[in-house]
Amino acid sequence: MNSKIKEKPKVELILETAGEIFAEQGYNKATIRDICKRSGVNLAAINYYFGDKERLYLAVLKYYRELAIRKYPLTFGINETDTPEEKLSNFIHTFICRFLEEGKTALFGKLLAREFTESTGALDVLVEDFIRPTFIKLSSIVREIMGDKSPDKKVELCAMSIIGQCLYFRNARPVVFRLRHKEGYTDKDIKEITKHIINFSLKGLLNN
Amino acid sequence: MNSKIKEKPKVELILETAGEIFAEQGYNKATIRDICKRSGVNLAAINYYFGDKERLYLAVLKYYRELAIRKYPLTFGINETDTPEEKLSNFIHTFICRFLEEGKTALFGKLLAREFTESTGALDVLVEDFIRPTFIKLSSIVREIMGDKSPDKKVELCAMSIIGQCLYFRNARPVVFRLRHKEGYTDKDIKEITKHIINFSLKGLLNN
DNA sequence: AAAATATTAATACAATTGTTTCAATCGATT
DNA sequence: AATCGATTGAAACAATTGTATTAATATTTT
Repeated sequence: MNSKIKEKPKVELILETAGEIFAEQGYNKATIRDICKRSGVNLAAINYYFGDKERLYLAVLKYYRELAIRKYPLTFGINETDTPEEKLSNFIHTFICRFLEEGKTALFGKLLAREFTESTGALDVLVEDFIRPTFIKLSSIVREIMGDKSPDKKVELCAMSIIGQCLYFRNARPVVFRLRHKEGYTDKDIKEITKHIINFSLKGLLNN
Repeated sequence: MNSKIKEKPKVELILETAGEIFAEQGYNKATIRDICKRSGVNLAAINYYFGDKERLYLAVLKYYRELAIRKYPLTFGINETDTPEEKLSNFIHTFICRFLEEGKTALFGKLLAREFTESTGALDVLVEDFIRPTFIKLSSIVREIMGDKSPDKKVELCAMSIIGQCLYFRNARPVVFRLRHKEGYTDKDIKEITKHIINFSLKGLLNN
């Protein structure tokens, strides 16, 4: 009761728990009562610290976005000296880790993935702050590989093909797991998926 | 008031409207009151005809599944005399139409797509009745293209790459529209997307 | 036409949930 | 230690929503 060990600040505790629950359940299904119960705080704490559910949610996005960027910077582990193909590999690898891995760092990926299908009011900001920069980054890599003469539209479609593959394994998890009769992704699964998408996409980008 | 014209049976009316609303809002957000209001029936009609919300939802899935299959049979417009590449083209084309088009026939695609991310109890049946057969069909085409010696796992991953691309354009609509600064898909968009995915995937399937 | 059945309408009920209130308690400052 | 602001706790409120009830009305059958 008097230990000098600094406990985790309550705000942070709430943010972490709320993130888990929002990621599991989605914004609508997640209830404030659940969040409070799991973090062991009183119902009024939400109002006190965040005002309302929506602002809590926005704070959660901000919090986990910070975490995610810290672990996987927006550079996507890419060096300008890499070949275009290496850049694409690194991009895909980082993207998949960010979205598919279990654990706290992928939580932002989960939240983001939810916004893809059940968008809240937060989507506009997320697109401009996070998704568009990522997409532009990928597009520039794709353009390097395809050559300067490729029309913008083609580059855009190819970038979406790549993103689409990556997101499938996250968004369609319940289906994938049933199709495979196997719950969850192991590290080996993730490695295989990554390698496959890199391969498939590099071939897909070939000009003919 | 006494015309001999047979009005649309109330059950069907409810099913259609409910389908629209479930597709727009998802199972949880859709309210029985909304469905009743839009179809102009009394609140009690749901209980009377379907029992409860869940059974209404199941009936909706069944109803639109029937419609979808009638328009796009599970053969995916594929003739056994087609070349493997033609088969894949037809598959992708049909798949995209089924999921991306606007209008009543694509509504089952919308409902299905929702199950991918916010699964209800209906997913198990949907996977076995609809998704797995589709997936097996696609896998067999992929195998034809890749050759008999390709390991199952590789075929599976390639099939998922193809599905992933197609579903991206449906599931990530809110994001795609923002990235493009353009709401909705025109017929031309859909044609371009289809052509692109076919192209990209055929190259992706090449052995090297 | 009368009786039986099916359908509709209005309302009520109970559970859930976001939000608010206000007194009690804690912690720092004086 | 007293004071004052920050925080917490318990309860209440209001809105929403799925469901059930029951009487009124329409439809079919006899």
